Amino acid sequence: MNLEKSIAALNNPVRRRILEWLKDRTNFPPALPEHADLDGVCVAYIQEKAKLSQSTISNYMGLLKQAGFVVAERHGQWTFYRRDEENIRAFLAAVQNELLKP
Amino acid sequence: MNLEKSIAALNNPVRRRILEWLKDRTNFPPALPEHADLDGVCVAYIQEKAKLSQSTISNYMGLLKQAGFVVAERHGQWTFYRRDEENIRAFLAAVQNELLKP
DNA sequence: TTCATAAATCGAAATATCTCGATATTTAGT
DNA sequence: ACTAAATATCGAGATATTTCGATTTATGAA
Repeated sequence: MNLEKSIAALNNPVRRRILEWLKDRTNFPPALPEHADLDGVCVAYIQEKAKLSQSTISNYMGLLKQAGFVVAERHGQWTFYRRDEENIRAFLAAVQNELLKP
Repeated sequence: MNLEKSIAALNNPVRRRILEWLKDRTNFPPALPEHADLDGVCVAYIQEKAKLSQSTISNYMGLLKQAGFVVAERHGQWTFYRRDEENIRAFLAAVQNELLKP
């Protein structure tokens, strides 16, 4: 957990929105049958919803991953991203700890 | 409470450190006798501790104020800044609400 | 092995942030 | 009114972020 990187990753409205979208898989088109068991979302679906270029979204997902907000799982040619709930909670605890008086 | 501005204000290590310093008045030199009743800290004291220029710190305190993390109180030629604990808690609640799953 | 598709990386232009010194503003004291 | 001190604002150069299209890499299928 790196506060610096995490706050920087959150300092962008589209990245924050992606994190919200990822709370619920039904925010995206249904997965292909062969991916039915995964609960992540591929880059193309996120790109479509965010209406930004493929390279931008790939970059964004990399930042969110480095910040610990999402984990990536490769399956064939697809990379599936999903939230890392535990790390998200750890981040919130860290910000609280930094901001709140003892 | 403006999440956008608040996160942007936090996205800087010096500004975060200032917020931490302000948790405890004794992190700064003692106040002048005529300011003994105020629990804020003047810009010059913060500048001295942060080792950045006066204009930079004035700017930073403006950002922290706009973000709602501190309040400013003018007394004569001095501006005293202190944390706005209630707003800080409101910010933390808002980030939690945005980040945490329903 | 060749082709097509998904994603990652690269290079660059536009914009934003950081930080400074210089200047302006506000207020207190003479 | 004049001066001095504290803070705020301005203008600018350096650096970082945003976002793109083009290219590269990885994988699966013909």
